[in-house]
Amino acid sequence: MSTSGRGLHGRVLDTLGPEITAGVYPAGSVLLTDELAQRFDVSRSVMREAVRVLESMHLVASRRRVGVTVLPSAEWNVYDPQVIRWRLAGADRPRQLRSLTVLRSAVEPVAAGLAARHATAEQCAALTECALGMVATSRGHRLEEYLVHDMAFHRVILTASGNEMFARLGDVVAEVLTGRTQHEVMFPDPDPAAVTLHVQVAEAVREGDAARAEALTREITVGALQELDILAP
Amino acid sequence: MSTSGRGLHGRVLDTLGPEITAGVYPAGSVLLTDELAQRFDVSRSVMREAVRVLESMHLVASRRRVGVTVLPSAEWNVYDPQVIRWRLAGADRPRQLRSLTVLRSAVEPVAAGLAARHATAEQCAALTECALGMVATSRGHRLEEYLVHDMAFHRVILTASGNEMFARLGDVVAEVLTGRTQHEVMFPDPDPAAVTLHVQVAEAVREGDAARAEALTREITVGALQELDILAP
DNA sequence: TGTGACAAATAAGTCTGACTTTTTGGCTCC
DNA sequence: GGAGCCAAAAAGTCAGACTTATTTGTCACA
Repeated sequence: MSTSGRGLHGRVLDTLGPEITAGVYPAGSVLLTDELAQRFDVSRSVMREAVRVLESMHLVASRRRVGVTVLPSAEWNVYDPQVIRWRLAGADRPRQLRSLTVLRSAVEPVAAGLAARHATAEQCAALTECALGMVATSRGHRLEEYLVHDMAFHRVILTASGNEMFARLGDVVAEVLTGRTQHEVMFPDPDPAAVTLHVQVAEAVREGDAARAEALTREITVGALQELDILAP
Repeated sequence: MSTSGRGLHGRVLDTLGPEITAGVYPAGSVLLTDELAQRFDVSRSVMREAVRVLESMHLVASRRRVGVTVLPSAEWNVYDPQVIRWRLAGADRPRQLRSLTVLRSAVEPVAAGLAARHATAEQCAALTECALGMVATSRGHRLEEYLVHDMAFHRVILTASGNEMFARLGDVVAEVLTGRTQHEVMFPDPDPAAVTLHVQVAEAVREGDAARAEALTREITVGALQELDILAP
């Protein structure tokens, strides 16, 4: 489950990536390839490969005669799963979770509406199964098992939408849900109303009722926003 | 405006990236670093750097004794601006524009609602300016100028939302709008109703009316979906 | 004094060749 | 026919020399 353990350059990224995203080197800081290679005790070839990856994430820019410059966070590829993981592991994890939850609240209802139109029979079955699993594990301090079904549910919705951009957010949603269960303060048992909503969404998708699926999912995400105290006055 | 002209490895990516995203090498195809280096007439070091970048985009996976394997498109980092550009330049540009337009339709209304709450005075002014610019260029076959204001408008909305994930979609939306003006069939003048909606969104944001800003923006994105014949029966 | 061109320093970029490591596929041997 | 061993293959790593572009500083000239 680690990030990119393969290869020496991966090891370098495992520590340099989190450092940069955590703001250890403020925007504009200049790093030197040779110094970094010394610090991590790797050859320049390996160090250069690592820098190339950071560059493709727009975390740094490499310029001749200057060095490797750290870019302002506004330039970062914040949709890169690796960057997301690095940031979630860092200090501004709460802030990151909020951003991602807002994104969820925008995307998931629309995805559910599309899923109601495009979902295959297998996907409908999987959805119902997930919902039932959530019901079954919603009582008795079985949060870990509940989480598995919850993540699977949302992943199926995003996949069944038929939109590849939505589908790729499955990992992000899973990360958010995991973060909520682990880190955030949560009741020993999930909110019964939320469980019911999931069952109803599965119903609506099965019946092809796009408007209802969208509205119900919007209720779910509103709940998620409220948990993080993100709501309109 | 090119992609990554800097460096030899960038040149390699400029042709290898589009080839992979265009499906020239089907998922599972195996490429050999040495052969690629020969083909592009670069050293192995440079070729390795290029492969590392492709790897970080999850376009390929490099394994010892096997080679560089092309991954199925479901694994690609489709939110990477570079990947988006490559795919938009390729054969399935229409499909890509549809995916992105659907994403827009999900994100922009929510972003507009947030902008109504968080927009600064400067951002409100910029928004009004953009809207006025759109009105001024909405007649007389001035699509190029209109497009500039249109792109700026949506970028301000996304930025003013205060959510970094939304803000980073500014480039994507700009790409979609450009694509619509250039490639797709469009009337010589933009739809007057759409122009009015933009002005009203600017108003709503200025007045802090989140619900109205969201609803109006939803109308705009519904229009965008209809242009591409994406609509519910 | 300011401005231009030129020269030197610097750090990334590139190439080459040798070596290491891991994985796989086949082969032998039981 | 299966377990284990061996060799080939390809990526991975390293070290060193060289190239190129960019910046900075200096010096001469207006």
